[in-house]
Amino acid sequence: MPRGRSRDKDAERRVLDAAFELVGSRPPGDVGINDIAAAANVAKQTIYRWWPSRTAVILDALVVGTMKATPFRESDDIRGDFEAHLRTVIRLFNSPTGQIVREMLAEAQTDPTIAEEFRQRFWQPRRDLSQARLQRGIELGQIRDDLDNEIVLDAIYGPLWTRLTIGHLPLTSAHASKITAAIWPGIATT
Amino acid sequence: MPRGRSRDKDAERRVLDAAFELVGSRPPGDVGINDIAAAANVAKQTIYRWWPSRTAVILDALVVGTMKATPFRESDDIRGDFEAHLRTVIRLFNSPTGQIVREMLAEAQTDPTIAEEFRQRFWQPRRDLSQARLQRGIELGQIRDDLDNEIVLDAIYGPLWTRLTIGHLPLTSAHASKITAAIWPGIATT
DNA sequence: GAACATCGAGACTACGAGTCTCGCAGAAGA
DNA sequence: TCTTCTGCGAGACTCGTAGTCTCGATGTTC
Repeated sequence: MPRGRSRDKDAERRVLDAAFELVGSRPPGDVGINDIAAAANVAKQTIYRWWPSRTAVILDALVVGTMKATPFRESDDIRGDFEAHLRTVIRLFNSPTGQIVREMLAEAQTDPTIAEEFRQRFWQPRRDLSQARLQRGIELGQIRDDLDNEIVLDAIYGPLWTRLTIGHLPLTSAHASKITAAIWPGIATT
Repeated sequence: MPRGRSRDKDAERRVLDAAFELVGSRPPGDVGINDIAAAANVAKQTIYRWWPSRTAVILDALVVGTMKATPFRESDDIRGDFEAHLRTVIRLFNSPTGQIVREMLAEAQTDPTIAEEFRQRFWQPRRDLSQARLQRGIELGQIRDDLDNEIVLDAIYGPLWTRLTIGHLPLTSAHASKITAAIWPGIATT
């Protein structure tokens, strides 16, 4: 048993909730650590006792807040599974969460540590799911086995990430089927 | 004719050169406006007389410094043209310029004004070239005309932008052919 | 040569991330 | 119960950087 007063788990939750809610709803780059502390009814020092930086708090809020947000349907129709998954990702990107992802991505460009943590905790788990589904498609004989899987995944999800970060064109749920329509003939077995 | 002393064009050039060189070579997010001013032998005020913000300077340096960096080959082999273009973009992303693009992208996530200017001055001109080449491919009967062109371009270049911003995997010139190999069967006429 | 805009130099302001200090609140051990 | 230890809220504080202001000097037009 540790000695003194124990960590206030409720305060931790309030911090993550506040971070998620504020960053997701306010204009980009407009949420300071003071805002989070105030909204969570917590002292700034309490935040810095448990998180190394402002960015770490937001990343934590992102990961915890979207744990089960993009589940993968698992049927024998791999193309349908991917199309459904694309739709959930598109919904995620258009929700407040998309705003938080953008903010994290911005930080990641100038902070290698955050970049690595973002990849490990947010990107990779989802990537692994997609990878597994793709592999299943190969086993089922629905997808070519002579392609670079990583490139295939980049091609499928790249349009989503690009539109999120560049913002050159809107991202609607109609894109899910458009993307598979453009990609699938190239990666499906003939 | 304007009245007083005229603008020092050489100082302007020195500022853009210094910005390009510093941001491209130093660790991300490590270049302040003071560094640029010092390296260019220019007073800070001189910079702010002509540019509205630090970010605007860097964007200017990026646009001016890469004006002709990604030319498009124009042959009757559209797939070959795209593959060649992908290689030039990959080389650009792996050069110091890639570092500058990342820095601008980071700023764009939290500053809509910069985002818009980045799109208009850096993204769109290149996009237009790609779009035109794609259109030419359709006219030549080499590319399907029933797809959403914007999605096709996102699928082709998305992998590059995604690897640049996420950094989950390295980006080598070998990817150019891998990408076209994965995409082309889906978008080429049969 | 008068009027005017730019220049370099450097002091100054504004603001936000992260630190430090303090007095109080709970939890464990004697 | 009393001591000790650690977490807590509150708020002052440091520090770095973007952007502003001032000034004396320089070059350009009328």
